[in-house]
Formats: sequence, C-alpha cells, structure tokens
Amino acid sequence: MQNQNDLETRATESDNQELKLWLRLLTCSNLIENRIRSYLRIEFETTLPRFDLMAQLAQEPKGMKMGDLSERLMVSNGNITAITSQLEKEDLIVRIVNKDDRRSTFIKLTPKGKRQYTKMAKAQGKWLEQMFDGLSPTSSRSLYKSLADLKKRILLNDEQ
Amino acid sequence: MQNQNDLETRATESDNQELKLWLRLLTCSNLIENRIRSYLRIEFETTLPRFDLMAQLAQEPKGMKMGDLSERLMVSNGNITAITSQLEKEDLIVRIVNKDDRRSTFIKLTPKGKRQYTKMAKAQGKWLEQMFDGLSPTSSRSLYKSLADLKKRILLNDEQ
DNA sequence: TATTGTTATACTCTATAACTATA
DNA sequence: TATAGTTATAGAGTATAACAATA
Repeated sequence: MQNQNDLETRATESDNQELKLWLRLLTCSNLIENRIRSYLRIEFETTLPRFDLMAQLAQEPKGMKMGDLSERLMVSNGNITAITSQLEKEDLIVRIVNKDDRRSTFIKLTPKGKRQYTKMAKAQGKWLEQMFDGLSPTSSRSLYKSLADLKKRILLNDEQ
Repeated sequence: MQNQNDLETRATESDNQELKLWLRLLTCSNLIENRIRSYLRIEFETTLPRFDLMAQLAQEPKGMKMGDLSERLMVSNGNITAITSQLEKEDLIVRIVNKDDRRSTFIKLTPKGKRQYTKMAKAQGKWLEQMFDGLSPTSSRSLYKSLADLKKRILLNDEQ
C-alpha cells in the first residue's frame, strides 16, 4: 500500500492544485471502474456500458427514448444503437415504436432484463460496499457534497 | 444546468450511499476526462493514454521500465508496447536497452517529445483551471483530502 | 523456472458522416 | 427543413495468451 505508484506519481509538489486534484480524482475513479468492469465480465459476462444502459432503463419502467439515453450516458447516438441492438438480441430489452412520433423509438427492459439487472445491481452494491468498507459516513458525505460543488462548477463553466 | 440528466439520474433516494457516491464520482471524472480527450485530439492530435504515458516519462528524465509504466498507468503490458511503438514512430520517445538486465527496456522522452509534452502540459493546466474556475480553495483542498481517504480505503480493502 | 517485453488476435467502445423515415 | 435513429466505416484502447530472449 505504501509506495503505491499510479497516475498521481506524475504530479510534483510544484504542480497546480487543479492538476493534483484531477489526477487523484481520476485515480480513484479508475480504481473503482476497473474493478467493476472486471466483476461484471467475470460474474455476469457483460460490460459497463451495457450495465449502465440497463440501469437507466430500470429507473423508467415505461421506457426511454434512445436520444435521452444518449444524453444521460454522455455517448453518441450511434453508440446507443449499437448497444441497444446487442441487448435486444439477448432479450434483455425491447424496442417499442413511439406512436406519437414515429421517428423516435422507446426501449425498455424485458422481464428477463429486469431480473438480470436486479441481480447485477445487488452485486454492484456489494462490490462497492466492500471497496468502501471502513470509510466513515462523515467522510463519505463530505466527499459527496464536495463533488456536487465540483460538478456544478464544471457545468457552469462550460455554459459560457 | 438545472435538470442536467446524466449517470446520476439513475440513483434514487433509497439507494445506498456507496452507489450515489460512486455515480457522482464517475460523472465528474467522465465530464473532465471527455473534455480533456477532446482538447487533446483537437489541439494536439493525440490521445489521453499517449499523453499519460508521456507525462510519466516527463517525471523521470533517465527513463522508465515498461513494466513500471504498465503498473502506474494501470494497463496491460501489451498495451504499453503498442502505445510505445506509436510514440517511438513519431520520435517522441526512444527505447533504450537495459544493460544490467537485457530482458527489460527503458523508454524516455526525446528532446522533441519533451518540447511537445511541455506544450501539452501547459495547455492541460489551462483547461483544468478553466473547468474548475470558481471552485473555492477550501472546497478543493477538502475534496483532495477526502479523495485521499477514499483511495487509501480502496487499496487497503483490496489487499485482504 | 521465472521474468520482460513482443506479437498475434480479438473484441468493445467510440465518434463521424451519410442515409432513411418521419415530422 | 429539421429531427430520430440507423448504417457503414474507421480507429483507439484494451486484455489475453503464446512466444522469444534473458535471467
């Protein structure tokens, strides 16, 4: 654990606070993300983007438009089409024509998809619990709040 | 800015604090990362992994072993070989045989690579400054510290 | 035998641009 | 004309496993 060498090793004392913050943020994020990707592959033979898409749908029982998914997942339209087609082939989601506007398509989880997602979400909860085990609730809350500030900042600064 | 829909939209009140924290962390990280990738592509015709590799080398004027780079960047050995070959083809880095152990290879920045990296690092500093502009130093420090706790936790929990 | 890096392979994600159909 | 999604294309990154050279 001491002498852990990672992305942050690149930063020196004299570097900007912004750079240090970013490298640490990225290191944490990568650590967690790599583990989750690995677990998803090993335990469920799936990938993070597929899981993320299903997670969004799980929140919207009536389904979502593909364009909205593209926005939420911050990826391109063509990308959503590709992942949707994969999941549909495995009967985890279905496409539904939107009768009000025949250009757009709704997609939603199938019963099989729901069952599958429920299992994965439960597992993800456990993985995270295990990874974060021992982190004080105070620390966790404070982090959660500070990240909200950061996020707001980034989005605001992007609008100009 | 209000009604921003993103990865976090998936989390509900009743979800675990761990999940919420993770989604927010990932959202922030993705926001920043996507912008940096985009800037690197547009302004320098390069990619984040290539930039990250050069950033590590910039810290070690005598060069680094490829295996150590693999560890620091948290990617596979074959991956380092691939990126190294690309950068070497563009004269940004060179491979150097290690005379003490002829199995291993050192790589380091060329003068051209150093110049290129300096420019990119300066630009990255500006991008980050702009993205984080308005974030209070207190908030930034607190975030930096909390992330250290989180990182330590993850690494400790992984050792068992 | 173990380690370092290479090679070959394969797969996923990703964006872009041209396209179709609908509005 | 504009919009939603599809298709075709291309490219990057990634891991894995078999391999060669060296220790």
